[in-house]
Amino acid sequence: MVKDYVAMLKEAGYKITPQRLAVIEYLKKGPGHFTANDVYKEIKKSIPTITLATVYNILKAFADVRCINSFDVDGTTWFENEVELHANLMCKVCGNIVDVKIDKGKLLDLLRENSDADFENITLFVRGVCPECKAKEKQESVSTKPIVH
Amino acid sequence: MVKDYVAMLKEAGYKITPQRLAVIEYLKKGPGHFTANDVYKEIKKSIPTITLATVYNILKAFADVRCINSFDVDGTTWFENEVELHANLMCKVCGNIVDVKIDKGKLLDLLRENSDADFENITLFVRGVCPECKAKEKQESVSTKPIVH
DNA sequence: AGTTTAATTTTAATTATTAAATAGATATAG
DNA sequence: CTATATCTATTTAATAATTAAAATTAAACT
Repeated sequence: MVKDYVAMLKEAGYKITPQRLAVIEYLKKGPGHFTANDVYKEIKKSIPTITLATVYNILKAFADVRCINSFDVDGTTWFENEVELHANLMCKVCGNIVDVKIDKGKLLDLLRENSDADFENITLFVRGVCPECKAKEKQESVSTKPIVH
Repeated sequence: MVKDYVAMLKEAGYKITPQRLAVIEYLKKGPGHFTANDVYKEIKKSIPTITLATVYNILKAFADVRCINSFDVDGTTWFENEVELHANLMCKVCGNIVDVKIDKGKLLDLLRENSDADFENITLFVRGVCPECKAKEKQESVSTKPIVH
């Protein structure tokens, strides 16, 4: 499933400007999670006159169209290509954010067990240790500890 | 279960200052969800010399001790008395944040279905319509619509 | 009690973000 | 076609949230 950013934006009445195209190119590279500043630093290479505020505006527009998703951690807004419900795990070892799939229906059932509110947009954020770092830690403890027979 | 804020802070080596006591008094009133600024505005009444930065410091200390919990929405940090896992629902009608209980074990199971990461701290944030506003909306539509026999 | 040390609070600065102003593009009337 | 008006996008400039450094206060030891 390849997203057609241009079509989605046009559909919603947004114009395709060089700045927006540059952001689209950035998105097409498939970065998992990124901040406005990440995008800004990269795009400045091709459009040196662009400002951070423009990047914010563009990312907000993209999020409104649901091309991308956003969530807040420790005072900064993160954006992501994945717009379907999932958990974002921030690894306290490597600092990266990785996606964790979750069954949307089952999660909604869990919420509905205790409340009859309308649940429209769910953000699930987790701090912990990603599978890669967990594996490495295990590896370390094995090679460091003396083997007792 | 009444939390003993003083004991928890002392336990962790924090001193009980007038400023911290004032925050504890604020917490004891049982506000569900609040920002640093909410606390600041209230505490200034009893301690006019206090600054917002002090409130931030104190709330951070409290969160470290797990007296309170914090989460970020739209660029501002929210704090809450409830530290056990639950969902926070921000109602798009009334703007309030309400707690929604959720089964921790089942939620962890859902996550573990798809990843063997370590899940240490889960933040579940939902946008939608709270039960109260949902009920009112229903009421409105009933009284507005002409009744057809 | 005086001095050192540590912790807390506040002043001042930084970072992230948004509002207002400017520039640009597109549509409409002459 | 050209000029004007309108609407959108971008940038400049300001604001809000937060944190780092400095100053103050309190505690511990001699």
